Amino acid sequence: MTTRSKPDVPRFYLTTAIDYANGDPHLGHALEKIGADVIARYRRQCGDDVHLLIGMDEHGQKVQQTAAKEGVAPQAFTDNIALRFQAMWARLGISYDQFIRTTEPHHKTGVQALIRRIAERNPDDFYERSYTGMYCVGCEAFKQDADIVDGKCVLHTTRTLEEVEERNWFFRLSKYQGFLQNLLATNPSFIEPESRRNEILGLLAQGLDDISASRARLDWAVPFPLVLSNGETQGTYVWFDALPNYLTATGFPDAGYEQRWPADVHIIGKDITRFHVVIWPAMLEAAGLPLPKQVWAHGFVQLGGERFSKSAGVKLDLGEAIDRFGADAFRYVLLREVPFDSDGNFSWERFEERYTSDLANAFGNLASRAMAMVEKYCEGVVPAAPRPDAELDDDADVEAYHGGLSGTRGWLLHEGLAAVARMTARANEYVAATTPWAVAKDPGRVAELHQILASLIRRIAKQTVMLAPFMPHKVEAVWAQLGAPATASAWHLMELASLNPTGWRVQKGEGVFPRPVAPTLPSPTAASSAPPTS
RNA sequence: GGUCCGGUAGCUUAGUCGGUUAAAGCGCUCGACUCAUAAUCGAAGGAUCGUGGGUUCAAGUCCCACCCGGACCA
Repeated sequence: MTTRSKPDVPRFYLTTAIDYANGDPHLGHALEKIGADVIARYRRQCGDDVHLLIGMDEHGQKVQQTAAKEGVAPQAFTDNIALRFQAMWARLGISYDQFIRTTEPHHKTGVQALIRRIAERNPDDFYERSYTGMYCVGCEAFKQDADIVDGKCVLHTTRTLEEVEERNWFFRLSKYQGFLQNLLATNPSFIEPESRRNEILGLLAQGLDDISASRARLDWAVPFPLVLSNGETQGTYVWFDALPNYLTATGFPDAGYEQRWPADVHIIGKDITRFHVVIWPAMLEAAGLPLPKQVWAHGFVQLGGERFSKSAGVKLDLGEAIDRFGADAFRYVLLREVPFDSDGNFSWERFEERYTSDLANAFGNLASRAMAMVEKYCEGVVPAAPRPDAELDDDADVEAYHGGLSGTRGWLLHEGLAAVARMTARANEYVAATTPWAVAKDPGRVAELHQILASLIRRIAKQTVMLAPFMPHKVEAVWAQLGAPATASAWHLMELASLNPTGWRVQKGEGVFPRPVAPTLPSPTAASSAPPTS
């Protein structure tokens, strides 16, 4: 629909996992979306034509059952969930370009087109097979004996297992084992980080089983386009419905989808690596379609050291987290604390510590003190002055920043933030080393003073631009106070070296990152620090 | 049950092909400074590197077993 043609601009199509429409967005969802958004904003700020896809997985028995329990039609149910997710992404400042829902008519026809295309090109790839087993509705899967205790699935002890015999369409996944092994051998960066690749290599070495592609009794689903020999039409099984969203979002099978497909990177959680690195490439190969260039599996967030789970256990209210210091600060702390290539931890205590030390004390205060001195000693106008050699020390960190965000060595967003933090610390050290307030007392050292202050403002401006993908709103407040032209996010990230603050009229206003006020933690810290009673 | 990943100072982590006193940030303690958001700068303290064996002149770094956490598969 919006097939913008910018032939000379690199396109960058990144996707996130579609979220299952069975509950509200939580911390785990947020980490992935925020990370993907940072990458998208970074690429835009590097001049790319970015397309960020986010969406919902809305089919399946669980959705149908939950909707029934609440007495609403499944579509109405998922409509509501989708709105709640979209509202949350808006609050978090997720700059998605497209929001796909698997219940959209175009997605459904796209899935069917893909399946037909596979069947046409490789008639042997879909075949009928009957199967008998214990079916767990919670898992939406047949369970083996080892997972059954007292006749119930160990993961869903409140649900009753159903003995089911059914005839399904199967996909000949086993046929693609060699293809996939070759893919990972010749293109190791197809799945990163490396630990996840090793996992898949081990899995491939064990051999692949064919997988079910359709299911009986699956009413809330895309109708599987092939009819069984007994005349039955079944519902498309979850992964054959969900995975193609990345493709149908580009318009497939309609003309023009090739302008966006293949995706540059699928951002997913480590739990669904297998589906994206085994099943999805096999499906695409079977259909004779190009594969995505990369799959990136991020880790999980633990909450206060405990496992975070949507279905059982620990929860953190996203709205509360956002309200604490604002969406931007939450984005910053989350990505600074949680390595984007492995698991990380999050707690209210760390949140506050990180916010205070990095944003309020280091960066916020740096901006504050620098602007105060420009106002005090230079009537608020940044003086012209040559760049001191000391600033060259930042170059290595700028490089490290790009290394973390460009994807060339993986998507190490936390390393990008660490690099900026080092630059901030270096600027504060520079202030201490040059003591501009002392220099200002000596009329003979005006040139020196000007150089120090201009250098400080330039460093802050540089850091502000670099932080723009992470904190898109806060950063503009700083930018405005600096008196810099246009917006921070408009500044090309490859042209940081050309930042020249000469003549900017700074206006130190309210601190953009105020220190937290006294009784801070929403969790009962007071209670836990009190002496134990009884 | 199987495969894989992780277990390093109070907290979060870095430690390349095994090799001099195991590194950093935060927190804590002390000192300095006053431009600044009771911020900043400097210094000090703090780790028998999950446990137990083994290989080696030498192991956080390799091998085996076990314990704990996690993901996936059965």
